[in-house]
Amino acid sequence: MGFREDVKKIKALTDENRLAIMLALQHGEKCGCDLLEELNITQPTLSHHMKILADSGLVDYYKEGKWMHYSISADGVREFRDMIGSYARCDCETDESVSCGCKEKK
Amino acid sequence: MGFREDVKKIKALTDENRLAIMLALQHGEKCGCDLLEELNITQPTLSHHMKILADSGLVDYYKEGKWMHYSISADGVREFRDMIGSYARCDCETDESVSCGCKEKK
DNA sequence: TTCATACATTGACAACTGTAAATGTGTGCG
DNA sequence: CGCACACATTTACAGTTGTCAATGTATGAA
Repeated sequence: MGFREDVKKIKALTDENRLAIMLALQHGEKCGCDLLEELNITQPTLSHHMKILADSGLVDYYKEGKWMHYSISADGVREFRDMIGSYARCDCETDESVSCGCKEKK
Repeated sequence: MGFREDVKKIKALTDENRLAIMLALQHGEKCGCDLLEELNITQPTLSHHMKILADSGLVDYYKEGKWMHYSISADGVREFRDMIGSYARCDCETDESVSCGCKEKK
């Protein structure tokens, strides 16, 4: 099963700084130095977090001169939410819920 | 900001066994001993994971005799996905995307 | 070329996480 | 009662993660 890759993607959002970065990017792209000013972390730490977010597919980036420009990936976000939805879901309404057979065991 | 609590909830899904548990519960409730048979982990480890899933709100449970019955929480799932959506989203389509002011810096 | 800026990489360390063995708690049966 | 079962808790440990200091790389300006 491909749980390992999904776990890796979900881990992209399990850090307070990375959540703050996602919010900071929601209204358009920003460069690293801008993010650095908002985030009370050092530059190597930001670089570390941006790599994780980029690897997850949630964040796009391109280099222009000295600057890295980061932005939310609309496709990445869509795939991410679909993936989350495949685990965080239940058939309580659609199917008739099946209860386990503990009581019937002897 | 309440990032810490959100991080804690998202962490509920950052483990391969917990993802497998979520899938195993998608068609109805199961007791611990049923999950234990599907999951190649020891009983203390399962207990550990179920506590994390229950704390996150994604999984409901009740005790009946010796058995614990676990099931997906429809409300928990809805809140979880809304929370994820507040971070994994972008205004690329709705707003006009704003680019950062790096180039204008001297 | 020399220097400053923006960012990446490396190394080290404390904190956290998943795991299982050992043990504890509660339930029901004979 | 005594025993077996289902599950929780404690403890210990290896592996992972977030962090920063130090250092490296690439770009552009003087």
